[in-house]
Amino acid sequence: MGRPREFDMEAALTKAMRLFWRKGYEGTSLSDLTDAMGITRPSLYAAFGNKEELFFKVLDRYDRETSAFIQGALNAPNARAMAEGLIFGACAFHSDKRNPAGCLMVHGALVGSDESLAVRRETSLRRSELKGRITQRLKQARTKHELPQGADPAALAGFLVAVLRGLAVEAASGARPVDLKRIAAVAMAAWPE
Amino acid sequence: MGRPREFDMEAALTKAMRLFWRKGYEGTSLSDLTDAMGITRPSLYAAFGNKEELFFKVLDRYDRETSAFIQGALNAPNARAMAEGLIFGACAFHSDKRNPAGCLMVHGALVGSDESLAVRRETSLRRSELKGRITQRLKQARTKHELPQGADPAALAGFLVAVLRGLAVEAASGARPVDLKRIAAVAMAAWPE
DNA sequence: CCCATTGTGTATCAATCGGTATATAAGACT
DNA sequence: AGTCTTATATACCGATTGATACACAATGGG
Repeated sequence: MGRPREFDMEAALTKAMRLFWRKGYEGTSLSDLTDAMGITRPSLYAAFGNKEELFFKVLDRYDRETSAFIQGALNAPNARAMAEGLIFGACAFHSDKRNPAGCLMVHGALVGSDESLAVRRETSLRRSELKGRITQRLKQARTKHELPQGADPAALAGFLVAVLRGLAVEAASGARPVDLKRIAAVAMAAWPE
Repeated sequence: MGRPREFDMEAALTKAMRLFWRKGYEGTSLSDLTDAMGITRPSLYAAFGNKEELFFKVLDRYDRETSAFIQGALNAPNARAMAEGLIFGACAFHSDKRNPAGCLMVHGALVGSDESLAVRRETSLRRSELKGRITQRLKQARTKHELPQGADPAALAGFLVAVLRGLAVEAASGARPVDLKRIAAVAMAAWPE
């Protein structure tokens, strides 16, 4: 019951995501958001809570956006294929011209004023969760002898995410697809065996 | 002539640098700055121009801060020593508890509102300048046969700065010194020869 | 039809943003 | 001393920040 919502929440969320992705959490104002989403301020607050809650919903939306290539990489048949899937998948992701430059999870809220602490902690948490999932995958890879006995899953996972962050920063700085692929190719030379 | 300045410009600039370093350009307000620098708003504007000019002067100050280990690395006797100097130098830099977390040149102004475009372009420019210097160093390294003939100086330089950016993001996320060093060690495994 | 419920639009809130006008204070120079 | 120049301090500017009060519109249930 009640008056039906006149806008598409998912479409509005996508608009918000692209804006946060481009300008970051604090660089995006409510006026920016309502303009892009095509709704009024009260509608935004009624539908999404407030700016912070909207950003959290956007993070979920972003996770759905990126889960395809990340989940695909984690399901790769062996450790090297997983590493390649992650790194070259990130290259393709950052080379897709339909996407804003860089990675929302990296520069969406990396630093900022004290008011945005909760937002920074959330993105930081999600970044470390990705590292954790990669670490777990590499641990089981070692038991399956997909990795040399001396290889350190945590160290390799740390390196992988560091390269992903580096690719994201370079992409946000306007790196071309070929630049990203070159970085990826050199990085893969570090992979054991 | 005229009334003498009552504060130490260099000390005030250092305070400003540490604040921008921690909160980023747009995350740092003028009130934050004047509070930390211990001066009033008109004094700040008389001495440094405006927020944007102050940030540019802070970037110069930051370059002086980081030039030690970077210049040292670029002057290393061979290409591998340069790479190690850069990567492990960055680890040490980010592990120094006297420094704010992360890298001002990376997260000081990576994204933001349209008003800060000039600031983002400047940090982006300085980042690419570093890559250029590394590339030049690697080109002369190849002529001196410090690198295999097949090695690509531009690709290696791109990889190096990507790892530096990755280390910066991880450091900004609270990575411990040992985490950074592990990333560095794996990265160096990608180095040719 | 009438009412309860919920979304929308206007107009506005206090707080903060970067930036200054104005007056005064403190030194150097003649 | 008197004057010129520059720094400091107070108080303020218009604009924008995130967030709402209020009135009204649109639906479903009785």
